[in-house]
Amino acid sequence: MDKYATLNEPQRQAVMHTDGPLLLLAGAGSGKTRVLTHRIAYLIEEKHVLPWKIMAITFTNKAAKEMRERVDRLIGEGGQDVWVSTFHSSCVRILRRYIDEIDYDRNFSIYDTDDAKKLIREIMKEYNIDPKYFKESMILSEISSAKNQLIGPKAFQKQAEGDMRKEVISRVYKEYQQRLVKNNALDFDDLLCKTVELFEQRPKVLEYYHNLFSYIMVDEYQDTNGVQFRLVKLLADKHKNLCVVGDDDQSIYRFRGADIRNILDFESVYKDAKVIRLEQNYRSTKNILEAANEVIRNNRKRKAKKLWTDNPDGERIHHVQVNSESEEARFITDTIVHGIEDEGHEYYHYAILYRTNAQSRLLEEGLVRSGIPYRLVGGVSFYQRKEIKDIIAYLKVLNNSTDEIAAKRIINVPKRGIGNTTVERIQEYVSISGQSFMEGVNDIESIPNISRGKKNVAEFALMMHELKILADQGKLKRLMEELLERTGYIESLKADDPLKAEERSDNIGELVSKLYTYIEETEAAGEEPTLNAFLEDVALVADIDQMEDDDNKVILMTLHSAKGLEFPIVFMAGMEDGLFPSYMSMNSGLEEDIEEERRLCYVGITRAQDKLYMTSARSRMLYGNTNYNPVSRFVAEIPKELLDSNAVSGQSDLESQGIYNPIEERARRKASFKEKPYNMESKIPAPEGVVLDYDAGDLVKHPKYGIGQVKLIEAGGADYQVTVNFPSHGKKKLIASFAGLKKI
DNA sequence: CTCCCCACTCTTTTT
DNA sequence: GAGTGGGGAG
Repeated sequence: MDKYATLNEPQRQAVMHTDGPLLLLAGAGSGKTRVLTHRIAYLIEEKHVLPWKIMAITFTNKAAKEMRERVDRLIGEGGQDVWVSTFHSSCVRILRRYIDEIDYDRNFSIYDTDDAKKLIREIMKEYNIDPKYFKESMILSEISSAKNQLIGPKAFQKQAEGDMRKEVISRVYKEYQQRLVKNNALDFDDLLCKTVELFEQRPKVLEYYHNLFSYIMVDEYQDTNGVQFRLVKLLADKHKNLCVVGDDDQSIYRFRGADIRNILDFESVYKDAKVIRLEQNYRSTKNILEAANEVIRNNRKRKAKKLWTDNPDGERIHHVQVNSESEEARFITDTIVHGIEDEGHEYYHYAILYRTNAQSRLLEEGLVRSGIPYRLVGGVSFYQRKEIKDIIAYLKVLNNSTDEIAAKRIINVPKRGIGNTTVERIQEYVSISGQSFMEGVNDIESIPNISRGKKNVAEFALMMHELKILADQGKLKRLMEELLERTGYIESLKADDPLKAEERSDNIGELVSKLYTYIEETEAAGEEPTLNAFLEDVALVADIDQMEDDDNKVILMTLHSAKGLEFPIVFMAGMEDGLFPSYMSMNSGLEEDIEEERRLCYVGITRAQDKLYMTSARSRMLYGNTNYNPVSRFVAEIPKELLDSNAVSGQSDLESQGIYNPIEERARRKASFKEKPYNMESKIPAPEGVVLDYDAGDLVKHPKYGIGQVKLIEAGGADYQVTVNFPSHGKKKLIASFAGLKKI
């Protein structure tokens, strides 16, 4: 029982309360992973539950891996038999076994967002849907959110009746779903939806899992969406030994369907649920924690709670306002260099967090210039790179020949003289004959109206056929070698883009070594490596999964990716209204949107253990034009006495060092923001980069609010403020450069 | 069929 | 600012 002695009282209660539903409200840094792992250990060692009867679900592979390692360390042998995995990989594991029960093939492909978009684009083209009015990303996100609420194409259609826009989406949704079936593919949402469908339609399958899992735990419960809720409910229905852990203040994924009600209403869904709160924070200093509390206090929709800590006060929170994003980068790198050289810190003590991935570039440049080693999490992830997706597409086709999206991606990559017309001919032919695209490729002789491409297609078909033999024999190493050899992919990179060729072939090298590692690990575990399983591993990685813990580097990532992590010293960069909170959330007029941003800020602050720096830039180049944003409202929500800020006096460090001259700067800026009437003919240049092609009285179109009439245009410092009356949404004051208004 | 250039979008966060 | 798609020319 010794290992439980170090737990505090509520933690201990949570560990010991093993039977029946349990809601664990665990504030930031309150040791929830500790509770979960001890709980698993307790179940196995004290309650003699067999390890494989315990299921623990996390959101990322990284969290799953970490949990498994900690369980292993706690109990030694046996830990590896606990089912610890993410929602998505759990579902894939289930579907790989049983999806044939609901008319899919078990070799299904998994479509990422790019693949799904391509499919949507094709459908839109066929249905003559004008991409000006319907963006594929918009349609896709509507479909995704429908799926997250378990609304199928039929139900969607019913809801759409009378709403023109939704009716169009409904048609696409229906076709999209049919195409997925035809391609034997599932998108990310389907992985969850189809599992629910499987359980609901095949009670025997569900029963199997009921018998398998008697204890279920779900981490980050505040981020679950409708399907995930349903899935958990189905799985836990028999034994009701369900423990969910979460923090409503850290719910930051509403935009992708997370439903905060899942956690807020847990007690009404599970009537006899026990609720335990973990409110002691072990991570941060008093000042940091207090700042976080004060910020999050401004949210209305939340469960009341207040974190406290026994840790020392620590330093105040440093807030620095600088003039530009490059000064911001310099301030951050200088601070890091100083900390390393003079205070004995290590690089891995530092994390730089930001709102959008676009901010990372300048920060990276700064770090490179100062010779600071860093690791970037996110951005264009490894598996989204063109060259990787190409090779993967080959493997996908070899694994699942009905995958049309993958087949079309590679039929002419590297270029082998098969153009659009040929592809279209094949497409027409197979859509009449009902074959899959690759069947058409194999049957090229019988397709009419193909002249030049015919020979090339036949050669391609032959090559794929021969590669498929290797794939089917499970000779994966040979397959990869032959694939690269015969397609000549690496050489083609040089011809395409000599500058990037080396980096790209390095990436392919990395993919190859990932395959080899996979083969070795699988064989070491006494199992047979399959293409199918490798593709699955590859499809379900998240950016954060790629983070290695053990190297001594500064970490850069978005605030979203940082959830669940902690660092001694944290920088939150870009603390400006318009960036964080984002202008989207500020302009929507919905308090919920700001509240979500505030939770994100709360997550950011609570990542810090000892020191927290916030930086704001007076001017920032964003999406091609310069913006002058005020300091983020979230900074203002931190009480003065907790804050050590230079923003009040208006003098930045760089100013006092004489690097920056406020008088010159002011003059320069004044010159560029001369007041200007809303008349295009004016000789005075417009504020930097802002050109308005509309005037008061004109009709304009806004991406969100639709059509409205311009009432007033005012020069507001750096930019124009435009007042528009939207019949559907009322009067809105918009910043011209952000609003994306189009004259009609 | 391929290549090249232009124009256009998208920039919030991601399994 | 960057990357992508579309359109036109060779």
